[in-house]
Order: sequence, then structure tokens, then C-alpha cells
Amino acid sequence: MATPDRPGFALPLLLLAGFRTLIDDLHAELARQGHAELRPAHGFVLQAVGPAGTTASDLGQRLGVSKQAAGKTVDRLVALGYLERVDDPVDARRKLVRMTARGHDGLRRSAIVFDELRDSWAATLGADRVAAIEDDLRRMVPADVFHLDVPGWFGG
Amino acid sequence: MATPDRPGFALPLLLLAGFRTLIDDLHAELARQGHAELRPAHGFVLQAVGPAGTTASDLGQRLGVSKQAAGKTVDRLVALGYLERVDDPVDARRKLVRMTARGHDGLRRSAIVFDELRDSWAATLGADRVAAIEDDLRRMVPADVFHLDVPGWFGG
DNA sequence: GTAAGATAGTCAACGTGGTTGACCAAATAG
DNA sequence: CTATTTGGTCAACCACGTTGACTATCTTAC
Repeated sequence: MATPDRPGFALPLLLLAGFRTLIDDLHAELARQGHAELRPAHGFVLQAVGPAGTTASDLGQRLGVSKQAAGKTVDRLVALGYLERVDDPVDARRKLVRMTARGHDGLRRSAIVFDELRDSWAATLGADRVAAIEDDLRRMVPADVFHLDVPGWFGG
Repeated sequence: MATPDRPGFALPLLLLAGFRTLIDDLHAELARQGHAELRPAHGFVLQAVGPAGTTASDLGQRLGVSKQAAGKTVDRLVALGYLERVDDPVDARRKLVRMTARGHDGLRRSAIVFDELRDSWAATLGADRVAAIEDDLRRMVPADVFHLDVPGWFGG
């Protein structure tokens, strides 16, 4: 209703809507699988922490936000049981951020569900069309933007 | 780096990155054209206000947020000179929210710049590929999600 | 014509996800 | 050994959302 069949707005709106659709579907399914508290941003954070773990400063750099912001996000994920902080044995300043078992579970399930959602798109659109969308976007999106998993860019 | 050539994450990340690329480019150009304070969300809000104007409650419904949130957003846009509030002559409860001249200018320029950006994608990808992306997404995205211009859904 | 209910706007408190600036402790370079 | 860099945290702040409570006004029903 508020929307635009104005030509200029269609493409960005469709990209956003496509992303949102995927994320909504993902979280509906994750909630069913015992991860109701996992918010859209959290998947990207877990992804950025990675299996090896990292530090708050490094996490901030990966996500393109300040170390303070990264620290606060880690606090929340720690409170939810997805991450834990451990002292670095070789550098007393550092605190390693690592995924807990629950964190690993959440991330693993996210990837699986995303795969299923992609398959369901492929079932409607055709696998080649989905692959074509991916190829086209990969060509149009600068690598540094593609490689940025940052959640909060939208409102920043 | 933090990213995923994990298969499941590629499609959503590409959709997000594509959207972000467009929005970043839009705002870089808008800043050059005298609208540096216009944030990503604001375009959607102006769009939702529309040429006829509306009320805060109605705006909230259009954007899928509470009337209070819509009211606060209107406050900010009023402070920036993009919107104005006027009393409704026939209903003393209502305050009409309308675009100012600056608001119209910002929205008009957004649409023009988006068109140019789409053209630049078409120049690289081919017009038919861009149209195909749009068609595919239009088919995969539920109408109510496509028709939702809401900015803040991401972190809600 | 008035009592009751729905609707518009606002205020306050709060949560989340960001920002800067300041600061301390620990590591590293000269 | 001193000077600098780096990692983490604290505090204050901003944008954007939430719910709950409240007032003023309009609408409906009796």
C-alpha cells in the first residue's frame, strides 16, 4: 500500500524483501528447533566468531563495528548461552570468545535450514534461476560488502 | 574473512549485500545532492507518508511498527525538515503528517538515483538479467513482505 | 443528550544495537 | 627501561523499536 510500483524503488525493495523472507522463514524454523531467542543478527555474529573463536576487537573488525559494540553483542550472546569468554593463556589482556555447544548447534542448524530454503526456492524458480541470481549478485556486489556480515549497518 | 562460502549462507548474504550496495550508493549520491542527513530508513518513511500525507497511527500501520515508533520517527524527520505536522481541521485529535518541499525533493531524488543505479547494473549485467532478478524475486516474495517498507525490522 | 467505547497522540520506561571518548593493564619496540 | 600500541571496559549518548498508561476527542447507542 505504501508501496511503490515506482520503478526506482522496485529493485532495492525486492532485494530487501527477498532477504527478509529468507530470514523470517529461517527464524520461524529455528524457533521450532529450540532456538527462539536467536535474532537475525546473531547468526552473522556466530559466523564471524567461527569455530576457532576470536576476540572482541577482532570480531568488531570482522563485523565492521567498534570493539565496544562487538563486546556488548558478545555479552548478550554469552547471556543467551551461545558464546563464552575464556582468558587467553599467553596474553593476559585478551579474552577469547568461543562458541558453546549451543552456539555450534545454532549455527549448524542455520546453515542447514538456509540450504533447505534455497532448495525450496529452487523448486519454484528452478535451480538455474536461483544460481543465476547468485551469480549476478556476486558480480554486482563489491567483495568487501559481500564479506561483511554486519547486522546493524541498516540503522547505523 | 568472516564469510561463508558455506553454501547455506550465500543466497541471503548476497541479497543483503546487493541491497546494501544499492543503498550505500544511493546515499553517497544523495549526500552529494544536499541530502546528507537522509538515512536509509528515511526514504521508506517518506515513501509511506506519500504525497497526500497521513497520520502517525496510519504511518505506523503502513510501516508495520507501533504508532509510538512512527511518531518518534516523524519527530526526527520533522527536526530534519523533511516532514511537518499540521492540525486536521475536521478532527482535533489528528495531526496530519505531510512532506515539506525538502521532503518531496529528497524522495524525488531517491527515485531518480535508484533508476540510475538500476541502469548501471543493467549496463554490467544486461537489462534482461536485472529484469529476471526482479521477476524471480517478485515471484518468491510474499506480497505482504514486498509491500512492507519497514526499516527497522532487522533489529526488532 | 448523555454515557460508553473507540481512536489519535503523547509520555515514560525499557531493550537492542550502534557511536565516541576516556581509561587501565598488559604486551611490545626503541 | 621507557614509550607506544593493543585489548577490554566504563560511561554517556543516539536511533529505532517495544509496552503500558494516560488525555483528549470523536462516534455510537440508548
